[in-house]
Amino acid sequence: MAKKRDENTEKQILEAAKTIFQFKGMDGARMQEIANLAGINKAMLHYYFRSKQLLFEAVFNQAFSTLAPQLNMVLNDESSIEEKVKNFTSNYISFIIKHPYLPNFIIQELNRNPDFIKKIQENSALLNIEKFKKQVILEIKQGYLRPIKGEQLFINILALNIFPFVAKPLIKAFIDENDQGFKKLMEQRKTEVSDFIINAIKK
Amino acid sequence: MAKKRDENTEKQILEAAKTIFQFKGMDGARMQEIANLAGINKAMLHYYFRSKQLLFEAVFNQAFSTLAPQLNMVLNDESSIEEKVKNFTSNYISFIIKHPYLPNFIIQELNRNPDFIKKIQENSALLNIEKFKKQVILEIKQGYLRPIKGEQLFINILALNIFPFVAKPLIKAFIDENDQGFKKLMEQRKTEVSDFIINAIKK
DNA sequence: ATTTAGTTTAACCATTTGGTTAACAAAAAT
DNA sequence: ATTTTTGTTAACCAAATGGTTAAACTAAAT
Repeated sequence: MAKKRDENTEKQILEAAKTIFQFKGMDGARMQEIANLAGINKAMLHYYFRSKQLLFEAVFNQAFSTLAPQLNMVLNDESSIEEKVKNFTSNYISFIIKHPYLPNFIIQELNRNPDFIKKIQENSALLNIEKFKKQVILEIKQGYLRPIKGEQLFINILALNIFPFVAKPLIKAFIDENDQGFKKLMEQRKTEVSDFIINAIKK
Repeated sequence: MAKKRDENTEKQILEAAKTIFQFKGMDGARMQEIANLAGINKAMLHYYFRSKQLLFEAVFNQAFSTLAPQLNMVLNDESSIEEKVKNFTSNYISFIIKHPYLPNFIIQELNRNPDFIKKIQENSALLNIEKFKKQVILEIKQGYLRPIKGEQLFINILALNIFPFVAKPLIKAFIDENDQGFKKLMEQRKTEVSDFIINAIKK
């Protein structure tokens, strides 16, 4: 054999590709730029990942499998709706502050190529809100919650948590804050958002 | 003079460019594709708009000036917060159903190039929420509303209204609806979202 | 020591892409 | 009628880009 297949190189490529793809998207990213950032020859990218498309998919799948479990937390968990809202909001915002690029990248690329979602749904059989919907119906019947459709509540939870990070430049323009001010606002949202949701739905 | 500067051609170019840019973004769009869709020669694009960048900016500015007044409605209007929420939600969702591409396009391109916002802020001096913030403070003092920061309320209103359209493919994957089902959900949100917000903030 | 097989690089290639040019067509000004 | 200006096109161009190739390199197996 030869120089044991250097896993380090592959990781460096993935890391560089992640950075470039997340900032520039599939169309805006350049293979040369990724190679430069990884500190290697451009041919290596093809040696390890065959094509730009395959390299991109590797990055995208990795990004999605980082995000998906966060979202599924709300759906398949035994706690009450109120607890779910509180935990999810706090956890998710902390998570995004660590990975501020993620939601935007995923949403952007899903819009560019909606077929991606099919491949994903085949791999991970877990994007399903049936359980959550049943739980909402039950808690309404029990008199804990105001009437609301599970889908709508789920959309609202995602919206309130994810949107500010996706629309960051737009919001910064309105709010007229620098990065520090924006970050503070987001920190505040860890409790702010869950209170908002609880007030909206609790009887 | 010559064949009267055919305003029709310019409009056809802008129309085609709008379509292509909105679906593929600045990086994914091809001048040839725009020319084909407009039914003209590629050189014409440069004759009318000089460069891809300038053509893109024309499209982007037009898109932004379509969206901005919708957003400013919440900020500079004499009605109460509750009325604003109701009007804005209903109007805005109707608006987006007519222009489903808009918010995503704008958010995507603002993320790609945050400097755009500067040019915009110079042109239209209206992205300012000071008035809205004061109104929120007043209505809280008057006992109409639960305590909440104006910025956070504004973000929440935007999030609940805009996010579903931006994250459409993601949401469709979770909700497991076809386009019809998605549209129905959005129609429902015209009243659903404002009730949700009112419940959350009203004392 | 030599073979073997995976790793890495520089140079190269075909295609795509934004943009230009020069010639032509048509309408307005003279 | 003819000149002039504007609109339009086909052909062209240089640069960028994703991808390939063939040779060099490295380390383990023989």
